Amino acid sequence: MRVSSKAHYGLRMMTEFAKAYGGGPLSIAEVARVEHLPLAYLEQLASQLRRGGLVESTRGVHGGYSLTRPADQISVLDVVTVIEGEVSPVECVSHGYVTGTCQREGECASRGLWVRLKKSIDAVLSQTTLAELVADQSLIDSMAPVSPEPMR
Amino acid sequence: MRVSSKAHYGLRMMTEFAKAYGGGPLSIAEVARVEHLPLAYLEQLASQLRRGGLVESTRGVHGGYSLTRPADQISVLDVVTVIEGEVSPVECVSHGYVTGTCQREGECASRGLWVRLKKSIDAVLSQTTLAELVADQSLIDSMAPVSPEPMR
DNA sequence: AGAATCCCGACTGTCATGGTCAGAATTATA
DNA sequence: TATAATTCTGACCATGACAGTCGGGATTCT
Repeated sequence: MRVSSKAHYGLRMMTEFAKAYGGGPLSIAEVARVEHLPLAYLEQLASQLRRGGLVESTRGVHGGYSLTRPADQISVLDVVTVIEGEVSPVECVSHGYVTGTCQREGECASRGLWVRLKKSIDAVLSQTTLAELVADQSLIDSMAPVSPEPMR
Repeated sequence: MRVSSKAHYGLRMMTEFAKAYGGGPLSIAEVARVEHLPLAYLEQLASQLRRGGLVESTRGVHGGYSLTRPADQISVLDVVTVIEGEVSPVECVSHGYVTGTCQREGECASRGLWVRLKKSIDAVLSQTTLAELVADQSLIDSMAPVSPEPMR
């Protein structure tokens, strides 16, 4: 029961895009710099996010990525779903599940549990938007003006 | 965000032990038979469950496993935790997390989200006990008397 | 003694994760 | 127009988890 660090990276990248929203596109080189994430890997993730319709790209010199809609209209669930696929604790409660695939379908008592679990996860992840994450972060920043860290 | 089929198997096995609770121990051979799961694999899982303190074993001819406490005192979370380890969406919200491991700790705005997610998952999984799963199942069974299936 | 059972460690194949790399295509700007 | 900055793509790779199998040992009932 864990979210991949892939999705985690994707989310961090998305919050950077969210911060830059309104201005020009933000390059992944910049994201890699401020988030200390491997650039080549971010490239892959950014492509996925674009194909998932969450960001759009601009190529060339002052290119980069920008959100396709305001940060308060993109939930964490959107991001996680694009990167990890549908969040679903077991196959039989996912959207594309074909009835009858599981032979125990009729006699299975735990399916109700998994449905509840999925709903619960979906609820938490869809309630939080990128805008809120960014707001929280600027709150943190303003409260704790830190001295420049040596970092590593 | 998915629960391994390992944990799923473990849960199925535990519901069988729950059904047999009060009588003698139940062998994994029997579990394998009624749940159609690979015996050799169940052996491993059963060992884990025993080491996790959820079941105790009896060796020899009429041996097997039985729950160490009544089924209404064992939650699904107990089972999943023993088999998969602590359920935690990201490392930084797990119990054994050492403060400072993550360099972004101070500036991280999403940690609150992960904490909420973990709590939410824990809540769902700890609210359901083996006793309830068994009750649901017998409900299903009584409602839908099925003809013996050829199965496979 | 023999059968049923748990116990344990070693082994294996497949797949997702978490990357790296090389190079092609596109675009701004000096 | 050349060049630098960027995205785009596909191939590659190492590691570890997952899902199992196997062989044999230890224990206990009958």
